[in-house]
Amino acid sequence: MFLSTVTNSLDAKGRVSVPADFRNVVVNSSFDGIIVWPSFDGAYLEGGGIALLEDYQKSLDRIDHYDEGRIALQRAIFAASRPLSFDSGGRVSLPKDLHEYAGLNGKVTFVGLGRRFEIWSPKALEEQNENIRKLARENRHRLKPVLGSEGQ
Amino acid sequence: MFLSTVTNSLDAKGRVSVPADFRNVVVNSSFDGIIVWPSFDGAYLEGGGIALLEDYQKSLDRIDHYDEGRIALQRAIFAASRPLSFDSGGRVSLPKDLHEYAGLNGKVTFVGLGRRFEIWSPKALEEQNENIRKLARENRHRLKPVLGSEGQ
DNA sequence: TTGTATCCCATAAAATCCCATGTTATCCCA
DNA sequence: TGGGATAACATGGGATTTTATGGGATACAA
Repeated sequence: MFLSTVTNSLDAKGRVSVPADFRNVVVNSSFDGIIVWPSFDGAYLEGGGIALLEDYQKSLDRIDHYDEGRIALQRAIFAASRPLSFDSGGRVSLPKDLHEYAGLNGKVTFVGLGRRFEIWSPKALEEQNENIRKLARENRHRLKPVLGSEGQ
Repeated sequence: MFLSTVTNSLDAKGRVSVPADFRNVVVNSSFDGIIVWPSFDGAYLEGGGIALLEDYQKSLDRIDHYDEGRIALQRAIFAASRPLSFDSGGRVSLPKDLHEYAGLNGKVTFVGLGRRFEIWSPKALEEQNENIRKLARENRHRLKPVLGSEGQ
């Protein structure tokens, strides 16, 4: 399971150490590395082990072969994803277009989300987190009925 | 698994380098090359390793021998497909009629889609992709069973 | 022959390997 | 529990290999 949030540095060659805990999640799988693709939800990357993509494959196999939506998903996920293998020190090289997509620059934050993870520019993540807290604050009244029924 | 999207050039002799990652997918199979056929869905080519065609064969074996659909599929895929073997540098020569079918011209884009891949003229692909992200977003709920099991 | 396909070698750029090093985390024993 | 020993980790940089690609030479067929 991918857990915790870690920031590592991106060197001049475009290499970044994948957090050791993350590497241990994908160890023993058929591919010694991670798969990364641009999120279709914002300026950050998503990633996981090869097993995650195989799950997606299985899920897509249930949809009709020439279904328009299936094709779009295949293109958006498989075509956009890059297999990045570890070097002997546990680093991967992030292709330049992915840097740019996520606005990475010197530092890279890995965010563990269980079965997959995200890769953010630390700055962008901070802004994102501010919004999440704000949204959570604005919406906290919606928890009231439940909190109330608990008594105390 | 065929992943990512790569553009290589098509030289005067009609040769194009198959991306190294794609070559690694089909390595160790009985045929040292790829199989390519014109898509019956548009002006692009489809391809895969010999294993893919064997899978199709198995799938067709489940349909009645003289079923009209079976015969059509056999004709469209098996009869139209070309085995293209790698040269010592990992290139294949694309037959001229396939160039023409896909409108290829100087540059060739390989699109990994998991079990198989597609070959596009970069220009045509770009036009195609304009809608893809939007469609993918609209259809992503169809991956939900898998996405859901990932935990957020 | 003439055009076509295949094989072979050359090369520049890019990706990868490998070793070194400082730092941090973990272990272990008093 | 403290603190030194040991191992794991992140990171830098040079050396080496892989890739993509061009072009000549050779084999083959029409």
